[in-house]
Amino acid sequence: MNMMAPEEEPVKDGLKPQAPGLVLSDPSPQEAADLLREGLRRGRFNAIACGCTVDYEGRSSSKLSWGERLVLVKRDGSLLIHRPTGLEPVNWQPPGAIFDVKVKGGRLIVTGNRISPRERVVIEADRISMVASLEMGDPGEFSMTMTEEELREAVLENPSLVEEGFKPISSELEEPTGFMDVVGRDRHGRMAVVELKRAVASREAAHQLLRYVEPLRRSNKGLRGILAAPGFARGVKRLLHESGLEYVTINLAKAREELRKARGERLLDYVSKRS
Amino acid sequence: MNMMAPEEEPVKDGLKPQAPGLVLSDPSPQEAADLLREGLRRGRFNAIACGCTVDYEGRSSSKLSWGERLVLVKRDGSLLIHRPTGLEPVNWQPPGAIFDVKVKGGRLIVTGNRISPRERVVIEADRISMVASLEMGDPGEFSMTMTEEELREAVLENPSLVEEGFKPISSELEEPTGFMDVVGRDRHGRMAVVELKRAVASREAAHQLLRYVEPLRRSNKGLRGILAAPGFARGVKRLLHESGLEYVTINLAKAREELRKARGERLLDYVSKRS
DNA sequence: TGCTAAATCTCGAAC
DNA sequence: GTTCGAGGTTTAGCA
Repeated sequence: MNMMAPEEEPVKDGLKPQAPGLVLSDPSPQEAADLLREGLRRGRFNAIACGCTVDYEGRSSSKLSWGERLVLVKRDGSLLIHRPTGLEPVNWQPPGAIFDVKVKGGRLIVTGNRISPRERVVIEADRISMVASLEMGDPGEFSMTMTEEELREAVLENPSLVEEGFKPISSELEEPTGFMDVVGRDRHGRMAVVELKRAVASREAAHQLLRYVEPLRRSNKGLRGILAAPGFARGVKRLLHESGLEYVTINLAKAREELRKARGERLLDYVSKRS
Repeated sequence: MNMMAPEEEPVKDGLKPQAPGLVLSDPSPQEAADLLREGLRRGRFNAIACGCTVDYEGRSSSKLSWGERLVLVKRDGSLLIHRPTGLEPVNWQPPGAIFDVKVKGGRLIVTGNRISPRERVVIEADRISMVASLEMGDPGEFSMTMTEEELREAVLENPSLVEEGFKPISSELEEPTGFMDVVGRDRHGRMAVVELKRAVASREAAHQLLRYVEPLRRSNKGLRGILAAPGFARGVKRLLHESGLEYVTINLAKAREELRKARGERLLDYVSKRS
């Protein structure tokens, strides 16, 4: 078995303060268990490469027979088990799991327990090829653009993205049938419900709009329903037409530009007020 | 920098056949790049613990400022970037990405490119604390029980789970409005469309059922629509009633038992035929 | 805690 | 390739 500590020589005493993390290659199950336990205690990011079986019991139940995987155990109680291919973990546990680590019959056994819903993942590992227990600090900020929420903002900033003369009244309005993205009046004063999609709109999107519009039409015969998206799956335009609904093709690049412009103006406004 | 090879001594010649994988601690960006490139060439499972920034451009676009993360690069072109907490990767690339690995300005730069949709993830890493490039074989079989598909099987095996006297006619029947889980006749010969949910049924599930049933009612006035689920969100039962639909509370444990029994019988049947 | 709807959803299956 | 629906979906937001 090999043992390494980044930035310094191998540390035998796992309890030595401020150890920046450890990596063991080909550890015994006991050594792996000790390092994982210490890592959990210290709030480290732990990774175990091993041959293992995995059992899950909870919302569903699953069995995974023996194979080599990478197991990730995070300090917030997240667990991920990754096979050598595929984006998605084959088994997992969302944050909040409580872990039990033990050695039994020469195997490393890691159990992740969660309540609400009650569920459990049991990993039985032999042939552990690596255990890493790493101190990780991540102060980084994550920002994303052109979510549906930003598309909604863009429409509120420049309603002509939907239609010339469209005037939004409210957004995210709740009705018994659900939340409507944008509600407003067209240039003729007719009410319109707009459902926004940031990607190609499917049949389901059309039905989503219909379920908002239909009940409201009982009291408002002239209510328009508009599905606004950069594109439409085959048959969706026809489906909309049959339901008395409409579609608008949204120019995403233009929406992005509108949003950028509006934010720029607000920033300039803010700066001029302060200067 | 330390260097290790599980099962054998450190291998300097990265091209040596059948190297079972390598782990580097505190490598230079160049060493990390070399090992990652070799790992990709050899179809290994690669993991990099590093301080990095991440940019994404594609279906959306995102920026992640500097922090310490674990980057996973799989042989099928999957990429995952995990922060120290949270179940979901902060950035990723589904299978099929083509990777470019280089060193520039003292940094390790890993780019994952995908076509259809066109998207790109760029990782710029400094302070690399670990790179692991691991041979992994995973012949394991994964099986899961009590998916919606199995619930459907259970209902087909024992239709009384839905209603006494219910006789299924077809399942997964496609209509212009979508796929209906189960269609059959009740004890009085009335047609019924059954929508199954393996978890608490939401408003959306009720509307999903309605969109199958409503068009069919034009030609079949007496058509019943039944939402069958282990539970129902607040207001869903009322919504169903208002739409002329019905609900049935499914006993999941009983469904599981029915399925187990039916499969057992088929197995016995199979065995008796062979003996 | 329950519920709604988005997501760079992913994944598999069918057409 | 497109479309559709399930998922142990997860996650954020809100009552």
